[in-house]
Amino acid sequence: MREFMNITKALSDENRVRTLLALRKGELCVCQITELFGLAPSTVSKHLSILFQAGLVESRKDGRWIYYKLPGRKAPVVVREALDWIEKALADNAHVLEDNQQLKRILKQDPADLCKRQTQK
Amino acid sequence: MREFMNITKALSDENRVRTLLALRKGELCVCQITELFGLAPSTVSKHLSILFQAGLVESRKDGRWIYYKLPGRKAPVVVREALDWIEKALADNAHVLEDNQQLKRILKQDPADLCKRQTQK
DNA sequence: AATACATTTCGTCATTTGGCGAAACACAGA
DNA sequence: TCTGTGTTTCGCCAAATGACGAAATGTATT
Repeated sequence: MREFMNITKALSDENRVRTLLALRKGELCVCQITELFGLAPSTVSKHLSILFQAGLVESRKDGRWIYYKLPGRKAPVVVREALDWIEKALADNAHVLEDNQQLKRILKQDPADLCKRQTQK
Repeated sequence: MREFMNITKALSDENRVRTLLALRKGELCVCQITELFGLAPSTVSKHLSILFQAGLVESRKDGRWIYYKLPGRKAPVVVREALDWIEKALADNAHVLEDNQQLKRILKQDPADLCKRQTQK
């Protein structure tokens, strides 16, 4: 029950749901997600930690960079079904499509530049 | 998106999820759910209102009594899939099975008696 | 070693949430 | 129409949540 509630609580914030949808296209580092939402890096980090605790994302460390992605086939059924549910419900949502467009622009940029601009703020 | 977030926020509270699972057996009035959880009637009413706003329950008025039930076939796909997801994730959960047992005992009692005892407290 | 830098942790704050009881509401029966 | 009763609404409080910036962490790079 606690595991399930961890998932539903993780899904109860719009920015976290948008994060999961953004990750459909492939893994992202923290500063890319930060750029997408215009939030503080610490805020995004916290969101990702909550998603991670719920098992809704996996992470991979590459030097100073930490990449987050959706879990693979080995993820629990309840997690996979949650992600399927979100996908089906929101794949064609206007807000999500906007995020996709914005994400394309972000992926064209050098992540290092994104990070620098974020810490300058 | 707002519709979807209404659903996820509704599902982010354990008592509300337990309510949905309890309603699988059929419709219940407010005082029966109140008895199941040991919460104040006003609290349960608020929970049911949130579930209702999200489209996760329907209600039927019968005199002074208001019965809540899971939505029928005409419910939106996103709602039906949410309910299926919960069912599959928690149908055999220990806590939920306990609720089922407790609910059986409650259903044997006269709802009017439950209500009276609750308002006396 | 020392610096740079991506990310996380910590402390703080404003807002939201879940709980209760009292009062209001709505309906049934006397 | 008055009373009893099931439910909801309202006002309040404590706890949880989401946001930020500052400081800490850990890892290149010089």
